[in-house]
Amino acid sequence: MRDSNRPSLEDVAALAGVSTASISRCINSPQKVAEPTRKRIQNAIETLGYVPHFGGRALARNRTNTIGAIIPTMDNAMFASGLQAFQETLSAARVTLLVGSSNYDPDQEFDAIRSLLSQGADGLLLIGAARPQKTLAFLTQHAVPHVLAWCCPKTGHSPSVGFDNQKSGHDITAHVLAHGHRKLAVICGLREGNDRATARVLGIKQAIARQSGAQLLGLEECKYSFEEAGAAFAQLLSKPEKPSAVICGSDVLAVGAMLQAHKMGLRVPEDISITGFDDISLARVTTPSLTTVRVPQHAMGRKAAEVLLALLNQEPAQTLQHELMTTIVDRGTLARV
Amino acid sequence: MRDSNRPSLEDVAALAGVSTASISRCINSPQKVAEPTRKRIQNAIETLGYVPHFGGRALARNRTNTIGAIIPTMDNAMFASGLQAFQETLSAARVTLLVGSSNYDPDQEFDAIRSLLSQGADGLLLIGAARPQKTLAFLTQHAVPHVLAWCCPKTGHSPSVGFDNQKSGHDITAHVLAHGHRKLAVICGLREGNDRATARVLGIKQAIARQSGAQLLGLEECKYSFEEAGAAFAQLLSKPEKPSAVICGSDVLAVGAMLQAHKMGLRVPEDISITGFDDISLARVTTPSLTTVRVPQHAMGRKAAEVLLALLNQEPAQTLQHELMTTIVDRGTLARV
DNA sequence: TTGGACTATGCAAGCGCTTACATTCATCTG
DNA sequence: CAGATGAATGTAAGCGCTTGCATAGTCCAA
Repeated sequence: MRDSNRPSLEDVAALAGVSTASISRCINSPQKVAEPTRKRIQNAIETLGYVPHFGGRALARNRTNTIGAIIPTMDNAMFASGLQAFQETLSAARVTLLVGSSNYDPDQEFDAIRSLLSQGADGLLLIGAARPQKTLAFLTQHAVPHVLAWCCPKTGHSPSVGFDNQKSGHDITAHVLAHGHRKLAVICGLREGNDRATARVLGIKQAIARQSGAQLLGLEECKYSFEEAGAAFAQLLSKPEKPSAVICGSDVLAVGAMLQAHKMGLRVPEDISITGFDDISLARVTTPSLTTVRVPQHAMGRKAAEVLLALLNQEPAQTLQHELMTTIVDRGTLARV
Repeated sequence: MRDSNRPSLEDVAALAGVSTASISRCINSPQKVAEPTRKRIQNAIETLGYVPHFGGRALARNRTNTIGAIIPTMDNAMFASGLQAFQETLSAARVTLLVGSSNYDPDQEFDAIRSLLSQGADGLLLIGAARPQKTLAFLTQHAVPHVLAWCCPKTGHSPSVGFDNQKSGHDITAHVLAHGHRKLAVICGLREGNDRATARVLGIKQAIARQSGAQLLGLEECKYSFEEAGAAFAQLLSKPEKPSAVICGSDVLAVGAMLQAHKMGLRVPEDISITGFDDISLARVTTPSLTTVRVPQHAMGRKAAEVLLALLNQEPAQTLQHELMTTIVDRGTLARV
């Protein structure tokens, strides 16, 4: 927004009959300015409609009060409400949110990181822990304050706010096994570069390995869309030996599978059980509604913002890794066999 | 406080053995720099991991290459995919997205506008056309480049990219009427300050008025949540005279209504028909899936970004109002009577 | 009265970048 | 071959703001 007649500090100073320094002080630390002067300055600001120039301020202060978030996508609801909570918390602290998306692509993420930083982001919210060496080196080299969300890395020293994907994957699988299922199949997102998906599958496999008699009949990777998940489901059921339960790495996948099951004339859960992950609003809406893993998105978004703000204010951090708990939400897509 | 190890233009210049001006040129208009020099500079940039300082650039250029979007909420998926498309398009043009949310509250929207502008946003994306005089005056006074989305105002001279909410409301209602329904009820979002919701209801009422024998038995306003919509639905059906179809101003509302219908033992659409609006992913997932109005969110987001970018580049605009078409998606929640 | 302590304000040096203008040098033209 | 031309690069003046330090004014204790 460029007005060639946009008033500057100097204009205000002239009007109020003081120096620019006083104006600046009046804006940033009013108690340093005597009452009558302050009044005069405020008047001048008012009449000129003065608004500090962002660039000037950012340059002088070397800080923008802006935080960037890079999420895989806003297209599905997987991150939306976490992001909303994140934004609300920042906003309350007078910090603005910059958004970038990566499309689950490490290169795009790297670009987004550079881009947001070059846009002056003071800090960053990143999803997950796994990223190429190049990206990690960049973050280290530039000493970028950041927090990781949706994960809970045991290693590395980035602050994080999230949950244990592997444990949650294990839990839901154990839950399925406890319902008597022994022939399982899995649909998960593309695991390359996606540590959450990878960890969830790891947990699933682990739980299966621990249960004698249980077997993993098949595993399909696909993008987070109903269509691809449906195709993956069909693929899993095309084999001679059919699973009795399909564990999905995300609600979107699970719903895609359910839709496909319906098309194929299979009843859920009578003919086949399906479980999800995330507990986004979709999960409550299907018939039957989806048995899934509840991820505390809202709390995670808020906490991530708090941690990041504390980091920027150099507040001593007691904890580096904030682990939130997931819970299993038992609804209607898991049968007892 | 200075970030002492952040490389500046000067550092790069020293390493590459050229002046800062050349570096700047190399970054901003590479064709002005000879091939070998360019190579050398790029090397230097690479090895130092140089990233231009946002404040310095913004100050010198008086432009931030940042655009703000203020949307009611990201919590439900209503705006998510439009926002995603908006962001992608901006990103391709090397412009970054700032996000604010209004919670459907004009005062919060006003704050967000001020906040994003003071954060240096070059332009703004706003949802809907209705806003308080105060806000409009502010936009005018500061000559803020902006585009309105999700609406298609016949009056006013803000550029817009959207669709005719009233017409779409009319269309879906006419569609319901054409299925033989005569006793209708409506669930819509809180209309105060929400011109989209208001216009949709207007269209609905208009269509009903045009059909002899048709009557509107009730109208409930509520927030966009399953719970409130469910309560609204229950309320509508508690009256002695029951509607045969409930037209909802949003898929979220429609799904809330369906959930409630299910609880009440009503079959959709045999006992009662329900229609939605927006066609977010929820709509394909319910059983039966939702008959609704498809809003071209993705196209709208992309187009809005294009229009805004053109505006900022002072490109002459041929059209001010970009109207996109909605279509009715016939699925399973509308019965013939 | 006087010096010290304190407060309110001004002065001016940057912060890192862009860009108009100046300079250099190779290449061409008549 | 002198002079004109133009491409490549350098020089340096800001852009608007913050802030360390200097200065002026006020008050009080000795």
